[in-house]
Amino acid sequence: MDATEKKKLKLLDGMATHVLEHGLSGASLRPLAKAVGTSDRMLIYHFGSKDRLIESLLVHIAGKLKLDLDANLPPRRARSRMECVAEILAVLSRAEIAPFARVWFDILSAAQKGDPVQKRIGHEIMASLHGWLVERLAEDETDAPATAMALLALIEGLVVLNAVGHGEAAAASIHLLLGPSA
Amino acid sequence: MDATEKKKLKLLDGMATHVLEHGLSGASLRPLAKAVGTSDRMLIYHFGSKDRLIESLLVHIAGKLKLDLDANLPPRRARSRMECVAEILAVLSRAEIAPFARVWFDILSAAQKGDPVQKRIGHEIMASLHGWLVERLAEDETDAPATAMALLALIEGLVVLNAVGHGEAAAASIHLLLGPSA
DNA sequence: GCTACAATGTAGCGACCGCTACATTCTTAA
DNA sequence: TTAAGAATGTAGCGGTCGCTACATTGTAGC
Repeated sequence: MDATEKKKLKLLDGMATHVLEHGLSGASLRPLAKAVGTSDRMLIYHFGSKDRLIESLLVHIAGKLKLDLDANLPPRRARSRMECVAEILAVLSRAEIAPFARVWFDILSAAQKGDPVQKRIGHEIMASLHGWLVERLAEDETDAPATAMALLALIEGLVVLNAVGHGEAAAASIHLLLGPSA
Repeated sequence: MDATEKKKLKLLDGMATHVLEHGLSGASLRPLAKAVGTSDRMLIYHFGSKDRLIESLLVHIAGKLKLDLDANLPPRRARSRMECVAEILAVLSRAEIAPFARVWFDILSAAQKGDPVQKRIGHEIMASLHGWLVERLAEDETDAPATAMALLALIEGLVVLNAVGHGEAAAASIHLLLGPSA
């Protein structure tokens, strides 16, 4: 990796921190630049345009999320669906994840609006989560990929409901779909 | 309802159409005003500020969604969880609903960012959907409210996954959590 | 008809937006 | 040492933003 790439990575790290704190929508070049000690002029110089900067930034943030989850999710197989979901939920419920959720909804909004770049990034984030679920499901699941996809839907729904204040009630009810936790 | 309220309702109807077409984030006064044949000046005059206008608009849009769902969801009880979810999904999958999904993610983004107004509106929309589910679940459900909440999470997760291109795979897998459709 | 007030048009303020032209400084290879 | 190109600062363009001051028109009660 040459110096240019290293510099870009450093900028992306700083901007990611800023976006995770202040949200993606409404993030404009001048505050972003100030957060990393440079100017809007230089951000355009390095990334070409704001659109390309945002794309790089989202990929970078998705990578950070993946690293975080990898570091905090035990790689062992669960004994049950409920246990599997509970472990993922425990990781996703930490305070450090909330800023990611904020950005996640921005990605979903753009994707639903038709933005192909953000839809692709969102697709990959979900594919990544799906992969984790597949690897952590109990071995006696007959159709692990499909089961993981269904559990993923449940988890994403919990994230949504949590955003509007139904999180606790929803989390307390999922055992009705998943059976006992043991 | 006096003439003032009627005029406001007409404005809200027109603006709702515009927002459902073009999205909530980025909706600014001048295009909004143009869409209903008036001026930004008059929108501020009628609603006081943009924030209050958006609040009225979201409540109005939520009401329209509720009307649409009420009109299209049969009020009979389902024979199974799968059938219940399938019926709701059929309604939510219609093309007319896609614009609402766009606005829905904008609401979630604002709610996650801490906006109390949009969080409240989102909470109420989900509470409304939850109520429908409770009334449509089979009578032999032992804990209908909790079951409905879990199903609601599943449905919202499907909406999310659909936005990023995993919709079909997810919809095809939920029978693994819900059992057969009969 | 007059008056009071609601409704609306016109114009613009100050701030911010993404982006660029131009000049300058810094670095590096010949 | 010098020439070339990369990196950066300064200033500003044309546009949009929410909002407001001010003047004008419409309207309804006395």
